[in-house]
Amino acid sequence: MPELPEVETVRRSLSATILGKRIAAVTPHHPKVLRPSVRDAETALRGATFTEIDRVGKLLIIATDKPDLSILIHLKMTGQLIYSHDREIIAGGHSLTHDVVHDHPSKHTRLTIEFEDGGRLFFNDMRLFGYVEAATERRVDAARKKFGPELIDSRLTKDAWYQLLHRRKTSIKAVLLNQTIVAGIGNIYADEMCFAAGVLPHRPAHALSRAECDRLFTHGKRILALAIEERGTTFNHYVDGQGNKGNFLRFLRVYGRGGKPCITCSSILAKKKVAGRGTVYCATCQK
DNA sequence: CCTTGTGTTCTCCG
DNA sequence: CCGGAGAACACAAG
Repeated sequence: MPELPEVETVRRSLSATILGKRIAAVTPHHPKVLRPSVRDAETALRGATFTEIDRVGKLLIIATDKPDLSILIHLKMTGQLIYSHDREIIAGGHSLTHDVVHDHPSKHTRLTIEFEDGGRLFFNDMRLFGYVEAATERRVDAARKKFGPELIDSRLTKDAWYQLLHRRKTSIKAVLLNQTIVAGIGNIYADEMCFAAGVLPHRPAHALSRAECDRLFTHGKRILALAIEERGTTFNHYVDGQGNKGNFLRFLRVYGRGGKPCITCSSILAKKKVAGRGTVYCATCQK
C-alpha cells in the first residue's frame, strides 16, 4: 500500500525522469481513472509540460507549464506510476540496443501518457480506486487544506503533536490513520509506530500519557525517515517510478506478522480489527 | 470471506 | 435543530 514513504519515493524517482517533457498523447484504457472527465483531462493534459512534483500525505501534485493546470494523482491501494523509455542508441546508422524496460501497457494499465521524446508514463491500478485529475489552483488549494501536518515535517513540534492526539476520543490507530489529523500514515506504518512506541493500537488517544505521545512522535519520525531511505515497503503491489520494489519489508516488525512470534519477546503477535482495519500488535510489549 | 484509502453517509450527543 | 465527532458503508478485484 503506498503510504507517505512510498509516494515520496515515487515523487523522487519521477522527478528525475518526467520533468521538462512535453506531453504528446494521453491514452486512457479505462473510463473512471481520468478526472474530472476523460475528455476534459485529455484536452488539458495534451501539450502540457510537467514542471514540478509535490506531495501532500499520499497525494501527488504535479505542476505544469499551462496556466492554472496541475495534476493530482492518488495511487490509493494498488496504483503504480511507472516511467519507461525505449532507449535506442544510434551509432553509425545502426541501432545497437533497444531495451524495453517494462512490459507495458499491462492488463492493469489504466492510462498511458506519452511524451514528445518517446518516454511513456504508465498509470497501473488493479483495484480502480486511484485517479489522475486535471485540477485548477483553486482545486489544488482545497485538496491541500484537507490534510493535517506530516510527522516528518520539522515544523511539527512535540507539543503540537501532543495537542493533536490527546483530546481525541477514538483509538490511537484511528487517529494515526486519519489524514485530516496527521497526513501520510496508512495501515503498515500505523502498526509499526504503535509497536515501536509500545502502545496498544486500540487505546483511546486521550488515554495516552505525554511520554507515550513523545515515543510515537520520535519513533514515528524515525520509521518514516528510514522507510523513505529504504525506498518504501513492497508488500503486494507497490513499486517506485521505475518499477523497482522498496526495501523496507525486512524492517517490518509487526505488519503482516500476525500469529508469528514477537521480535522482542517471542510471544505470539495478536491480530484483530481496530478502526476497521486489520491490526497486528504484541499484547506483551505494547501497553 | 479477506485485503485497504478515502469520500460519503449515518448516528449519536450536547 | 445545528454542529461536530466518530463509526459505518461503498467502492473495487483477486
